[in-house]
Amino acid sequence: MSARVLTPTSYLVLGLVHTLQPCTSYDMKQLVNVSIGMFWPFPHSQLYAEPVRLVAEGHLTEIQEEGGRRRRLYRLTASGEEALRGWLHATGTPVGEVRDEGLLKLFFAKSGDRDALIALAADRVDAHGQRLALLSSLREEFGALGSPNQMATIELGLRWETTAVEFWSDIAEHPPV
Amino acid sequence: MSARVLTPTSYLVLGLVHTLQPCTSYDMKQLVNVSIGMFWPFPHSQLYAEPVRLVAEGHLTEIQEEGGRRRRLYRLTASGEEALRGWLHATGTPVGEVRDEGLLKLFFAKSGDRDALIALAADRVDAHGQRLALLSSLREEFGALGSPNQMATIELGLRWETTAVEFWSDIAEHPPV
DNA sequence: GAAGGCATGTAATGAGTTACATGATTAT
DNA sequence: ATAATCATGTAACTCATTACATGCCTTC
Repeated sequence: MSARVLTPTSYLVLGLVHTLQPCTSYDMKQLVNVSIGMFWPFPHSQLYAEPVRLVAEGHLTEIQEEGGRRRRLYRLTASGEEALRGWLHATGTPVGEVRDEGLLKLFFAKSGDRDALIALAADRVDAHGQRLALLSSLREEFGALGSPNQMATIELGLRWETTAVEFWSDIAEHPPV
Repeated sequence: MSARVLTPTSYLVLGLVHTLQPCTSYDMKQLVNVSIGMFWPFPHSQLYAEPVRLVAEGHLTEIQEEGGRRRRLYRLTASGEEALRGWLHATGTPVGEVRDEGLLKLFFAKSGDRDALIALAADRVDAHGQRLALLSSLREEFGALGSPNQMATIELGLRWETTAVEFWSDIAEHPPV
């Protein structure tokens, strides 16, 4: 038997289907791209591959349209709902990972190369500033739609980007070394 | 020919070897675990696998000890130094990814289930609070060692965790919905 | 009815993850 | 000397990533 351990991608898909059902992989992609995918990118190929596994495991049902694009419409099964609910209620969720190349570069920035460090900081302020603007406009544009919790997700992103901009500005102004 | 595109893991190893050389994979692991690995975990198996590739590509040299543990000692080649330098100076570094299951859970928290949301927020405050404490003690313990830039890395982590604690505390106190 | 982009997928590859395994050192 | 833990790796497997491919649908 040896059931697979569900991955974050699994729960993403379960949650998306719960929200959107009945829905296609493309529907999921649309929602992801303007929300959680801003912070945690899930390539669309995963949103096609993962449901196949979840159907095999009995967490989703799939109905393929007869004509036209023959799209696959997914729905949650009772088992899928239970898996989602169990995950949502579980405590002890690990702290998230921050995979930031800028952080890596900072870590290895040569001590003493002040100019390189300042250039790096300027680059980061720029990048995080752009992201901040993007999130703000997202909030304006979709503020009405989207559940309060989904908006809260964007809010955390805004705070994170704000923190990053402040941090890198500090570095630019008072470079260590 | 078709040279592989170096990954973040590649640059991590190049940077670590630059800092520590001559060094073993275990040396790299030690440093990673108390620094960058706090935010961006790199399993030790990668720190053994990646240098093998980098040696094959001419970015590192490997010398294996004769006796004892027959450890492999790595050093940067000129090519490796250049790759590292090029990466450090490149602009347009993408914004980092935040892979946070707590964020996913928030996104899918059922609208209306106030209790579940509060429980989630409490769990997150706890987890991020612990991480915050860990980073603080790290700063105390290794504050003297470590380059200023490496300490700055920890500093960004502290700010990020502080932001997270504030955010989730707000959620707990004023849950949306 | 032609063009372009939207929508829906598949394939190949390499990397990441987890688990396992074992030899060397250190402590008692 | 023995146990315990540190140190060093390997193996199997899955997943993520990138690129490609193509059909549908709209619009003009």
